Amino acid sequence: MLSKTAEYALRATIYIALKGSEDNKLGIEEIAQGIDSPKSFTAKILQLLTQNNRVISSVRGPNGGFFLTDRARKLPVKAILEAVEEESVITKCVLGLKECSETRPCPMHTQYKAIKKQLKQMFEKTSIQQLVDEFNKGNYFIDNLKGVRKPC
Amino acid sequence: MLSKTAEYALRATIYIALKGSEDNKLGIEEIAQGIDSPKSFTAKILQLLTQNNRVISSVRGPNGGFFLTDRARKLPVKAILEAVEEESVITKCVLGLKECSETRPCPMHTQYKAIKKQLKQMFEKTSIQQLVDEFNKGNYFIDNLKGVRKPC
DNA sequence: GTAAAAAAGGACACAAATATCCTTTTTTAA
DNA sequence: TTAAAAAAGGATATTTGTGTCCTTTTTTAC
Ligand code: FES
Ligand code: FES
Repeated sequence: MLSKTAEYALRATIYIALKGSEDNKLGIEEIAQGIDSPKSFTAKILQLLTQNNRVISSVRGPNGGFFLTDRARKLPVKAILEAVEEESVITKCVLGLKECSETRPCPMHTQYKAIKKQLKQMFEKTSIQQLVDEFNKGNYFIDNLKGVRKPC
Repeated sequence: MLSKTAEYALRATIYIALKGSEDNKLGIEEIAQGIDSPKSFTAKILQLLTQNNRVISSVRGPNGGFFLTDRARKLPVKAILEAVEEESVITKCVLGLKECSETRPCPMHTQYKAIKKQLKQMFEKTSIQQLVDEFNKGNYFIDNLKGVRKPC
């Protein structure tokens, strides 16, 4: 569905929104650990998310790090996908035709259209803050279980 | 959403089901042209689809080619995804956690679960024949428009 | 049985995605 | 004003996905 880049972007942003604030900025080390992602690769992705006044804010130097402004918390999840250029998932033809088109549809178009619409809505109508709220209800996770997992 | 491999697999299978039959087998040349895909790469993908008595049947030699049995036409679209090992799209966590789990859900799980269920149903409940029927209603396509396209 | 047609298979080439490492710049605190 | 901390940036490595090409095997028609 999504690339690793997009997945890390989503998890990292949620993590920063969850644990960080303007006066408790988070370092890349902590973020990568918190979401089980490769540190340097995640750093690159955070660069995309901070560029052009986008989703994440950052400050260099001691006590620096990443955080989200209140404005950013209200952004839709889609803004994260846009920052890493991964919006195609909500626009592409499921069979890979050059364009998904109402006038030149593939045989799965009618069925897939409805699903795509919901996907689109999920990413557009859900704000980052809503995910934080959902997480804070308890028993939600954005990292992988550490250690050995019992086979079910 | 899907890999090129899966997209070509779906389009090729639909094309073969549409245009071919046991006594009108299709060659790789025609198939690749019919769905706008790279010929040799598509050939490799068709190998996956013919192995282990799966979705597509093939015969070598003169008058050989690819076709679908009546049995195969009744298979769900999901069988194509299985053949190219691309089922993960209907099982993965949208945030890329190792597993999508009801007991260890990510903050998007509740919303995404409903969408994933529909995706799953689409692939499981739709047969290859149904796509052929849909196509035969007219004004459906599995190839890309040739030549210059007027900008809208 | 020989030649041609067609898929199957193997090896390789290229590109994109993922990941790591090292240097540079900015900022703060002492 | 200097040292340390932290992100930004650049270069490169690794892996995976995509794509091509050539040889081999199977099958058919003559
Ligand atoms: S044309 Fe294929 S999904 Fe719309
Ligand atoms: S746990 Fe993330 S989608 Fe189910």
